[in-house]
This record gives sequence, structure tokens and C-alpha cells, in this order.
Amino acid sequence: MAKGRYHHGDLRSALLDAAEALVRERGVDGWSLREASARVGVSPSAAYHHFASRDTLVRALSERTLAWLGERLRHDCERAPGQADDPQRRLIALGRGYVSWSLDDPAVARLVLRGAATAPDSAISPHPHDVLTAELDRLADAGGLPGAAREGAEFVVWAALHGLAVLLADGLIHFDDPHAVELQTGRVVRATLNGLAQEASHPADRPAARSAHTERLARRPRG
Amino acid sequence: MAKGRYHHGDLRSALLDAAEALVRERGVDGWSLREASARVGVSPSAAYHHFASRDTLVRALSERTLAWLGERLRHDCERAPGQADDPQRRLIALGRGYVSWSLDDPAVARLVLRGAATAPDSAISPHPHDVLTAELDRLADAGGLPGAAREGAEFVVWAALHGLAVLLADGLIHFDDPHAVELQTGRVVRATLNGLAQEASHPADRPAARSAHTERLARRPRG
DNA sequence: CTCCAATCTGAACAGTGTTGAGATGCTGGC
DNA sequence: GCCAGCATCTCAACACTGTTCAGATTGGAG
Repeated sequence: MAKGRYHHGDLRSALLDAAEALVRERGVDGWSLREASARVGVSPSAAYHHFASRDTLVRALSERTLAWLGERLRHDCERAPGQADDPQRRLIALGRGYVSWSLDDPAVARLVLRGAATAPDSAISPHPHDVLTAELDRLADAGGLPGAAREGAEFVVWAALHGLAVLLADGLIHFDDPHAVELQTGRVVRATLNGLAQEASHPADRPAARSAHTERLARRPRG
Repeated sequence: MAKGRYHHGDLRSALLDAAEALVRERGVDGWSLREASARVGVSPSAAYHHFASRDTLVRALSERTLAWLGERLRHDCERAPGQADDPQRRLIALGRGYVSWSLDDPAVARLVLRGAATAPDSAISPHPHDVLTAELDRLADAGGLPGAAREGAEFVVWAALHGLAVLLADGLIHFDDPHAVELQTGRVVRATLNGLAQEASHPADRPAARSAHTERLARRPRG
């Protein structure tokens, strides 16, 4: 440890670690920059040589976590129970990974899912959203999703999974049986995919998917 | 206006109004209790005779907004385009109301959807979630949703709509064409309902819906 | 008219994010 | 080996925050 040393080895990630621990202990907002600095054994102003502001620290933590989650989801798809080459099973595994993460680490999940995560030029290596679209492509290529249903499907599936994760992390939905969350998540994914496929055959008033695009760059002007 | 008067007429709701305006102007967290008090023309400590803390103020605003939204969604269901006695159209109208609210008033929506909204004993008159379950019951009664699909359906539909609203409010999804949001929302609702109905006939591994219950009471111990 | 309880003020406290001037120690060129 | 230069970190200070509490002010009941 860098106790007593003037120059800390890697203060940047040490601060991120401290912040992450504090979020877990005291909730999304129940901690201060000064506290994180003190825990690392450094003065409050030292943090400003690595982060422009407290908000930047939070965003960095969010991005780090998001990238980690992306890796994990990708992994979950590969290690899908049953045959991992069934695209629908892979998507269900993805959904379960996403949801169980938000349940296992609700405080950090709340922080990340708050949305301030994705900054304009953030290069989050495997962004969870990208993992999802890749899996949807795989499903479509395998014939599991009609072309008309594929258009903008990530939009619908993402919304459902995201909503599920948020509601669970916020404690607005509670499962007595921890096993039930997996079942319900699978149900959400299956219902969404089947519903989309079925919808494609009813060309009633399907939206012009071209005019809609999901993006992870948009940010409000003033935080 | 109570300028110069020592006793403000209805300080409680005046503070809520000021806080709501500040949220709209400066975002969810870009304002202070002191600022809201000053705007009403009152000392900071005056607020503490009506709210136990700043957090309580925020929660009260959240509940007020949620009740208002509940009323509006109910209204939207009645005034559903086409025949308002078609349960599915009513549900689509509900979804559109929910989503367009979060788009029209994103800052306040972010505050409300953060989840701290529903306190243990909060008696939110028509809670949006209750409006949704009522409409799902109506759909099920009309035969539009098989009994097996009805069980825990509010869970799936709510997640999808909530996720949609959150993603839009946070700016993570953006529509160029404002009309497209209505179409996509309808698509989400339809896909979800159809998917649920279809799932009910595939009794593969449907979760035991008894062990899962959505509740709006759960709160984390420490905010 | 008087008194009381509700309401609001003023001053204070500890703690916050943030800044700038200066101290400290690592590193690379002589 | 040494010394300059530079990134890194400290210290002290700023304006501001949420919150508390003793006391001033009021409207209304008796």
C-alpha cells in the first residue's frame, strides 16, 4: 500500500475503487469526494489531478462498470445453459446476466443505470447495448427473427430488460424466490421476441424504423 | 403573493412548486433547498416545518407528480383514439401517455422514475401502476389475454414501458421524428401483450407467478 | 383582549465541491 | 552523481450546502 508514500501508485483507479466501495456501503449519493480521497489516504484536492469534478469521477466509475458488464454479458452468452448456439437461449442468458447483475449489486447498478453513464466520446469497449444488438443479429441470421421484426428490435428488447433491471435495482419489484427472477427474465425476453416476430406478420401500423435510432451519445446540456 | 407577509398562505405546496420549477430549469440535482426557499421568499429553515429533510421534499414532489400522472393515464385510457372500449387500444393509449410524459417533462420524469417515489405508507391516489393492472384486468376479462398470460403480466408490461420511459428521459434513446415515439410505444405494448399471449400456449418453463409479486412499497434501508 | 400554538427568522454548525499557491518526489539529460 | 523539470500531491481558503435551535412574529380560539 502507498501509506506514507507521497506519490500514490495509481491514484486514479484507487479513487474509482474507493468510490465504488462507498456506493455499495452508503448508496448512490451517500458519500463525498473528500471521503473517497481520505479512504485512499490522499488529500481531497489530489483527486482533481485525475478527475475534473466529482461528477466526472462518477461517470468514469460508471463507464468502467459498464465495460466490465459488457464483458460479462458476452461471457454469459457463450456459457448459455443448454446449447450455446441457440440464439434465443443466448439472448435469455444475456437478459439474465443483465438483470442478475442489477440485483446482486443494486447500488452500483442504480448509479450506472441512472444514465449519465455514456458520455459523448466514451469508448466503452464492449458496451452492453452493442452486445445485445450483436445477439439480435445472430438470432435474425439464424432465421429466428423475421427481417421486419429485426428492425428496431434492440429498441424493444433493451427497453424491457432495462426496465426490469431498473425496477429491481430500485426495489420496486421484489421476488421472494431468487430463482423466480431468472424465470421471469426469461419470460420477458421470450415474450418480447415472440411478440416482435408475430407483429411482423401484422403490418398494421408498424413504425417506420428508419426514423428511429437508439444512440448512447445524447446527453443533456446541463447535468 | 405573500411578499411581506410573515405567514405564507400555503408554504408546503409553494415549496413543491418552486422545487418542481427548479428541477425543470436545472435538472434533478442542480438545485438546493435554500434556493427553493429563497424563490418562495422564505428562510431556509422555514421549509423544515413542512418537510423533515430535503429528501422528504423531493419524495413529496415525486408522489404529487405520480398521482397527477395516474389521473392523466386514466384519462388517456378513456380518451383512447378509435373505440375506447377496445382494451388493447386503451393499453396502448396508457403506454403512450406514460412515455410521452417522460419525454415532455424529462427532468421531472427522471426525478420521479428514480424510484425513491413510493414511500412505505404513501397513499398515491391513482398510482400509475394500479392503472396499468386495472387495464390489464379489463383486457383479460374481455378475453384478450389468456388467464395463464394474465398472471404477472403487469410485471412484463410495466418493465417494458418503464424501461422505455427511463431511456427516453435519460436521453439514451432519441427519436428524430416525434411521431415515431408513439408508433414505437404502440409496438412495444402490442409486442409485449402478443408475446405474453403466445407464451401462455407454450407452457415450457413458465415461471410460478405466485412466488413473484410486484410491490411499490419496498425501499432500501438507507437512502 | 389575551394567550397559545403554529409559523417563520437569524445565526450558527459541520461538511461539501472546488480552486490556487506552494511543497514533494520521480525521471531523464548532463 | 546530480540537477532541472514536471507530474503529483498538500494546505488553506472560498462559497455554498443541509440541518438545528433559540427566539421573534403572527392568526385564531377562548
